[in-house]
This record gives sequence, C-alpha cells and structure tokens, in this order.
Amino acid sequence: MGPTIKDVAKIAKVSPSTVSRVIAGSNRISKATHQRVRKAMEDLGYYPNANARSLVKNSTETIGLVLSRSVVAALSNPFFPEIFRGITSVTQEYGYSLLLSSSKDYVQEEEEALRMLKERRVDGLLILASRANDSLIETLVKEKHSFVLVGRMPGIEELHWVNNDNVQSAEKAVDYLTELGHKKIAFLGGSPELIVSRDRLIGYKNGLQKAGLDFDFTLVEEVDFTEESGFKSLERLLERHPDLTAVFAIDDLLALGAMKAIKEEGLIVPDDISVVGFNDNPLASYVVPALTTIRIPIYDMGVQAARMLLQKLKGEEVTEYQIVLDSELIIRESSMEPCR
Amino acid sequence: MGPTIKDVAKIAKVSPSTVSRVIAGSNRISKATHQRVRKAMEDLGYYPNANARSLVKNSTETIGLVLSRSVVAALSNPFFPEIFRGITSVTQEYGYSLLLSSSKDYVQEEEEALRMLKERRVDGLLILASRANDSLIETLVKEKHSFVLVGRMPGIEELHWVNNDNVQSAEKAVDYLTELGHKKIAFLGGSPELIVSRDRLIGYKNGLQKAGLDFDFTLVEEVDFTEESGFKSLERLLERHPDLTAVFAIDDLLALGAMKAIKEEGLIVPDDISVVGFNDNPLASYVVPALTTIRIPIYDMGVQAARMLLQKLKGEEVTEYQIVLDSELIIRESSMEPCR
DNA sequence: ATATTTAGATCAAACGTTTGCACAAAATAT
DNA sequence: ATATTTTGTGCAAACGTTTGATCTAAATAT
Repeated sequence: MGPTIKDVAKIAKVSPSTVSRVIAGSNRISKATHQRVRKAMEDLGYYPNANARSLVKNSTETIGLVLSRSVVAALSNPFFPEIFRGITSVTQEYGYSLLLSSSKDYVQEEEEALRMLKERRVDGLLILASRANDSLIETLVKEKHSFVLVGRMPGIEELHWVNNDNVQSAEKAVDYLTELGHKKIAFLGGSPELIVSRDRLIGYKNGLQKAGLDFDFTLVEEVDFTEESGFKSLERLLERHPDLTAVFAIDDLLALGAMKAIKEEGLIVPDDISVVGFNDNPLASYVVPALTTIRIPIYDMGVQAARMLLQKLKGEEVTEYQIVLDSELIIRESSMEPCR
Repeated sequence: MGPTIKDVAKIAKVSPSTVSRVIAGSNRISKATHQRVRKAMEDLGYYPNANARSLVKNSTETIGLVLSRSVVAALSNPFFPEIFRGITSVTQEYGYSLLLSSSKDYVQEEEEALRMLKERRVDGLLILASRANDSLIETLVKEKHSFVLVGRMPGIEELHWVNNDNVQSAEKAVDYLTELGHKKIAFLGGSPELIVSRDRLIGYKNGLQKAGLDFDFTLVEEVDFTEESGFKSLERLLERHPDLTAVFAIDDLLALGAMKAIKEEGLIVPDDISVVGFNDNPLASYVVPALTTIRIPIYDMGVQAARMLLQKLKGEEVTEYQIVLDSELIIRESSMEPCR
C-alpha cells in the first residue's frame, strides 16, 4: 500500500504525532520541522488515510444524498443534474465528499439513509423531500442527526430546509390567467401525498379566491407526472367542461399531454384554451406553441441546501434555516386572453 | 455514539472476535452463539462501523465516480440521470456505495480521482471518458488501480471499458441517408479531442465510402454542442453548399439548431434538407418535424460498466472487458428521400 | 544563580474493527 | 483407555490516524 504517516515521520526524522500536527496546521511546530515534514510528504507522495482519520475524529467529512428510484425518475429532467451541480459546487468548496445511494422505495430509502449515517458514518444528510416521508424524518430528528431537506415537510417545526415558493408561484400563474380574463381554469395535479402537489393546489385556490372565482373540484384532476396522464385527464375535463378556457398543470409534461389532447379535440392553444405548466422543462421552449411555465431556481436550491448543511456541520452560524426561493413565471406562446 | 462490537459482545457474553465472525458469517460458530449474538445486535440496534472495518480490511466497498463540470453540463440531458440510474442499480446489488465528485477542469479531475483512491480509499473508479485525458489514465494504469471507462480510450490496449458503437451507428445513419439517395451530406461534429466526435466522423466517412461518395472536408463543421453552434454552422454550410440535401449532426441540439437555420433560410425539413441527429434527446421526439436520431443504450452502459468494475473488484471472473453496445436508428419526420 | 515559563517535540492510548494463533472441550479414531 | 482430530471460542496484534499528557531544552524572570 501507499506510504503512511510513519513513513513520512521516519524520513523527516520526527514522530508521527509531529507529522499529524503539521498536516493539521498546528502552530506549535517550528518552521524548520514544518518544512522538513512537508518535503518528506511531497517526496513520498503521501496521502493521509481518511478512514483512519475518521475513526478517531469521528467525522468523515462526507455528506450523504439518498434518492429514491422514483425521485430520480421524476426529477430526472432537468432537476437532477442541476441540483447535483449545485450541491457538488459547495461540497467541493468545503472539501467534503458526497456519498450517493438510490433506493427502490420509501422503506428502503429510510434503511439506506440510516446505513449511511451509522455504518458509513456520513456527517449529515441531504434529503429530497418529495413526499411526506414522516417516518424517516421522525427517526432523524429523534436521533439528532444533521440533515436538511430540499423541499419542505409540513407538520414538523424547527426543520432545516430550502424550498421554492410553490404556493406563491402557483398563485402567480393563476393570477396571470385570471388577469387575462380566464374564469374557468382547470388544475392538473399529482397525488396529494406529494407536497409540491399539495402546495401548488393551495396556490391555485388562492389565485381563484383572489379573483373572486369559486373553487370547483370537478376542475381538478389528480394524476401522475406523465404526458399520457396529462392527455387523458384533459380528455375527461373537456367532456365535463367543454367551456374550459385555461389549464394549469403542475408539471410541464402534464401540460404537454394536455396540449396534445386539446389539439386532438380540434381546439387551438392558446386561442381556445391557454395552457400553463410548471418546472420549465427544456422541452417547454421547444414545443409549438412554446409553453408558458414556471422556472424553479433548482441549482440555487442545491447550493443553499448544501451550504446550510455544511455550515451546521462545521459549527458555523446558520443564518437562515428555512429558505424559500422565488420562482419565475416564463410567459411564452401557450397562453393569451380568452377569445370565447 | 452508537453501540460498538464490544457492547454487543458484552450483552451476548462472547468476545468481540466472535461477534465479528458472526457478522462475517463464519461457519465455525455454533448455532446457539450465533443466535445470541444476532439477538444482541438486534436489541442494541448495532451497525458496524465501516471506517474501522475499512481500515483493517483495506477495502471500503465504495467506488468513485468523478465528473468534470463540463461533462455534467454536456451529459446533463439525458445522459447523466440515466447512467446514474444504471450505475446505482448495480452498486446496490453488490452492496457497494458510490462516492461522487465533480471537478472544474481536467487537471482537477485527475487530482480528485487520485484523492478518491488514496485518501478516501475507494476500491475502484468509474470514469466518463469523454475526452482523451491520457494523463489520468496513464497514472491509473501505472499505479495499477482498478477502473473502467464509459467510452473508450484510443491508444491504450488492455483497458476495461464499455462504449456504444459510435462508428457503426454513425455509419448506419449515413447509410440510411445515402440509401434514400442523398449525395451531399454535411457533418456537424465537435472538437476532435472528444473521442465520440472522432468516432462519429469515422463512421460518417465509412458511410460515404461505402456509397461510393467522396469525402469533402468543406462539408464538415467542427463546433461545440449547442443549438447556437448548430444554427451558425448551417448558415455557413448553406453558403458554401446551397445544394446540400442532408445534414448529419453528432448531437441533437446541433441538429435542432441546424433545422432552425434551414427554416430561416426558407427551406423545409425534410423536403429540401433531411436532418439526422444523435443521442435521442427527449426534445427530438417533440420538435416539429420530429428528429430522426440515434438512441444510445445509456442506462445499459452504466449497468455494464459498474458490473464490470465490481466483478473485477470482487475477484469474480470478468467475462468481457471491452464491451460495445449497439445503438438504434430512430427514424422520425426530419428525413426523407431528396426531392431536388 | 536558580526558578519559572515557553516552545517544540515525543509517548502512548484510543478509535472499532478483523484475523492468525492458541487453546480447551468435545468428538472420533485407535 | 489414550491419541488424534474437529469444533468453537478467546487473546492480542494490527490497520493509520489523532491528541492529551509528558518530557526536554531553551528562554525568560527573579
């Protein structure tokens, strides 16, 4: 194997402790020995063994990120690469490593998280809180582990998280539609187990209320995040509500499916029906007509979440421990004032 | 901190060695003690400390994946999530962890890789060999580290890698165009430093030769992988070759840019000019006209690469150590026989 | 001159495992 | 009955660090 601290010590004619202190940057080392040791390390191509260090320091300088398979699938585009870029940019800045694991389902997600903490001994966890996985969070809180959520977890105070403003931005989207004059706006959402889904529904309701419109549950469809689902749910909606003039979908793929269904029905987007999506999938700007949607600062969310966690771990003062980042309404071609 | 092996030993009234052997599944342990120990572990909620174990076993059961920032950007869509899914599915199967790091540039990439191996002591490395980063590979070979490439590295034999059939599939695309009757086919490629770029150019040339067409370097543009580049390079090409009837681009974004330029020139895809892309970006099927392209089995590449590495690490027999996976030509609407 | 402080280094224990060797008891062979 | 093998367990060293306690020599104070 590679050279150890003892080898360095021997070459530099000091004790291993001294080498260790040189590495740690202790100030009780004379300039002369400092240089001798550095030189020896250099000559030998010495790298300290992180495992040995972790063992005694009880800290691995590593954070864990557990992803459930479904999250990866759901987030793959464009979330995952972006949030990953954000996270790694700050782990790198702090000299930390990132340990990843992906799990099949929610019980396995919890197992993996605990194994990371207790077996691999990561110092903290970053959690993509897509769903209200109370069990995992409760365990983590009870055992006083350090972690921060990307997303939020209703019901538990005092959690560290960074989230986008789902409620407000959904509201913003609906405001935009009502201000254009739309009165009959459908909502294409996901399972209410998903927090984003819930929050965006709340924003939708707020927007309606603000415009003096009544909430009509027959205008709401709850499906999964596929184009297929969007297509079918819009077929159903048009049957129930032929006089629909706008659709707000909580994901762009859903919106795309909806647009397809609208076209197939012989109607025109945006002339007959306006469509607004969410997440600003790269597809949104390419599709014809280009999709009006909401862009989430996903890279920033990764950065802020990682930074918060590392500040906590380093004992630095965590200035804010619940951050919500603004999203942006991107107006493109799929929406206009109602013509009928 | 959590319970250690000694705590378990005390409860089960055995020595730590015995507990260790129970965990390791040694067959020299009586059924009775085995159960007593298991019970004690259960009761205490014991997790073995991976750091301590790694220290003595000199193996972390972890593999590293280093990504340069530019690779993440280039691969973000749809490569990164897909390959990640592939890799994690097998690391999980083998009970290994995945350590990630992303680096700014190619020199940092090398540093990070070596730090992972020597400091964090990962057992092996997975490398996305987008570019001929000889220096890193040479070091790894010289120091006899275990690693496998996703992609290939020309010039060095005996490397372990899994790659898609860039040459053959590019050839396939060109065959398809020549069989339709195209005689003047432009090539939109990237920097020849990128191996994929080189290989696809070779395939292009092969295809031309097979059809009895001469290679004309004025039909070749070498640019970066952005839509903008595709747009501009096609403007240049159309000026040089107004009689162009087909374009083969080594990335879909390039192809999309090309299509835009063609439209802007008042020409129609595919009637006037056929366009074929590469990589099957999700955009390809949404754009109008839908883009003919080549789909790479990227998930499988992740699986195979990870499996190869883990087999190697586990001392299992590695059946194949250089795998090339077939790609598929997806014919959509952007290509047809030439009309002019 | 001696007593005290300070600087710079070493010693040895500790972190939580694994594992070769030794050993006792039980099982089997002679 | 004793000699040999087998089975199950424990002892203690090792893995490569860090760090509190300790020591020595030099510097400073009395």
